[in-house]
Amino acid sequence: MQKNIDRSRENFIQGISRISSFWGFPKAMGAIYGALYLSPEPVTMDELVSTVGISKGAISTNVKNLERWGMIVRDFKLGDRKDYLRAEIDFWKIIKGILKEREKNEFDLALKKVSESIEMLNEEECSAEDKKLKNFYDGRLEDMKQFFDTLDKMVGLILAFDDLKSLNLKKLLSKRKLK
Amino acid sequence: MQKNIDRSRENFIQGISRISSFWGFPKAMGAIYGALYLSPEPVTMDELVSTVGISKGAISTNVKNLERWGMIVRDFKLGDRKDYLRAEIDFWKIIKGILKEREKNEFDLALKKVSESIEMLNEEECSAEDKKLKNFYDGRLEDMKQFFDTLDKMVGLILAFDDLKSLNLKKLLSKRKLK
DNA sequence: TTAATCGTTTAGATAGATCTAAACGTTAAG
DNA sequence: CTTAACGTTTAGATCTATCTAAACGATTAA
Repeated sequence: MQKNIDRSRENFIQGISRISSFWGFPKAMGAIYGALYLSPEPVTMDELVSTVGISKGAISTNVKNLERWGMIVRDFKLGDRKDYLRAEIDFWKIIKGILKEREKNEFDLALKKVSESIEMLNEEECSAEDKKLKNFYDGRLEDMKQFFDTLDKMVGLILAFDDLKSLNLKKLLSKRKLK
Repeated sequence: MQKNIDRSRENFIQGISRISSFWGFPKAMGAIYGALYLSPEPVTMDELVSTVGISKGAISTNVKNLERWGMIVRDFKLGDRKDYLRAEIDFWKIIKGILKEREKNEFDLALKKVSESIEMLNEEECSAEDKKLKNFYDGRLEDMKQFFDTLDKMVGLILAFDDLKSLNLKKLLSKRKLK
C-alpha cells in the first residue's frame, strides 16, 4: 500500500500540473517543477524520467524552458557529466523574472503595434466621408495605447523593487484613502 | 489600392490576434474583439463572418466566450432577431472581471490543492526514516501555501476597488518609502 | 580504440483545440 | 402552413503543440 507521504506528493504534483496547464504551459512542465520542488536534493534528468514518467527528450525540452523562465536552476559538478536540477523556490523572484522577460516583451510589442496603427492612420489625407471614421479609430486606438502604456509603467514600477515581498499592497492601502 | 484607414485597421486586428494567441486564446477571438473595438456601431454575427473571415459557427463560439470574459456585450432589439455585438472598452473593468472569475478560481483551487497535500501528509504516523523527508515536504508545502494565500489576498484587495484606475501604483508609491 | 553515459535534436506519432460545413430549433413573415 | 432568417450545436477535418523513440555528438572510462 502506498504511503501517505507519497500520496501527498502525487497530489501536489498533480495540482502543479493543473496550474501549469491552466497558464498555457505543458502539464509535464508543471510536473517536473513539482517534482523538483519536493526534492531535498538536486535531481538528474534520468531520475526525472522515472519520476515524472515522460521520455528523456521531453524532459530535456521542458527543463530547458523551465530554466528560461527562471523556475529551475541547473547545477554542474566537476568530473560529472550529469546535470543537477533544483527548483527555484522564491516565487516572487520567478514572477519578477517572467514579468521582465515574457510579459514585458509582449506589452512592448502590443504598445508598438497600436502606435503603428495610429501612425498608419495619419499617413495620408483621406476623403471627407472617411474623416469621421478616422477620428473614431484614432480615439479608440489612443485609448488602448494609453492603457498599455499605463500597464507598462506599472510593470516597470513593480520591477523596480528589489524584493516583491516588500510590495505589500495590503499594508500600503490601509494607510491611505483613495478617491 | 487599399486605403490607409483600412491598412491601419487590419494592422490593429492582427496585433490583437497576436496578443490573444499569446495569452492562450484563439487568434480568431482576438480578431473578433479587434473588429468590434474598431466599429462605431454594434455589429451582427453575419457581418463578422465577412469581416473576420471565419465560419458562422466559429463566430458563435468565440462570441460566447468573449461574452463570458466580459470583453464584449450583446445587445438585442425588439422585433429584430439579430444580436448586436459591441466591445467592452473599459479595460480595467475587463481585467477585474477576469481576475474575479477566471484567475480567482484558479488561485483558490491551487491553494486548496496545496492545503490538501499538507493534510495528507499529516494523516498518519510515518516511520522514523520518513520523518525527515516529511518535515521537508511540510516546509515547502507551507511556503507555497503562504504564497498563494498572499496572492489571493492581493487579488481580493484589488477587486475591492470600484475602479481599478484609482489604484494608481505610481502615485501611491511615490509617497512612501518601504523597507 | 572501444564502449558506455550523458544531454540534445529530430522525424514521426498523438492528442487536444479550433475550424468548417451542415443540420437543427426557433421565431417571424408571407 | 410554408418559407426565410437567425443563432447554436455537432460531426468530422485540420492544425498546432507536445510527446516518443531513435539517432546523434560529446565526453569519460576501460
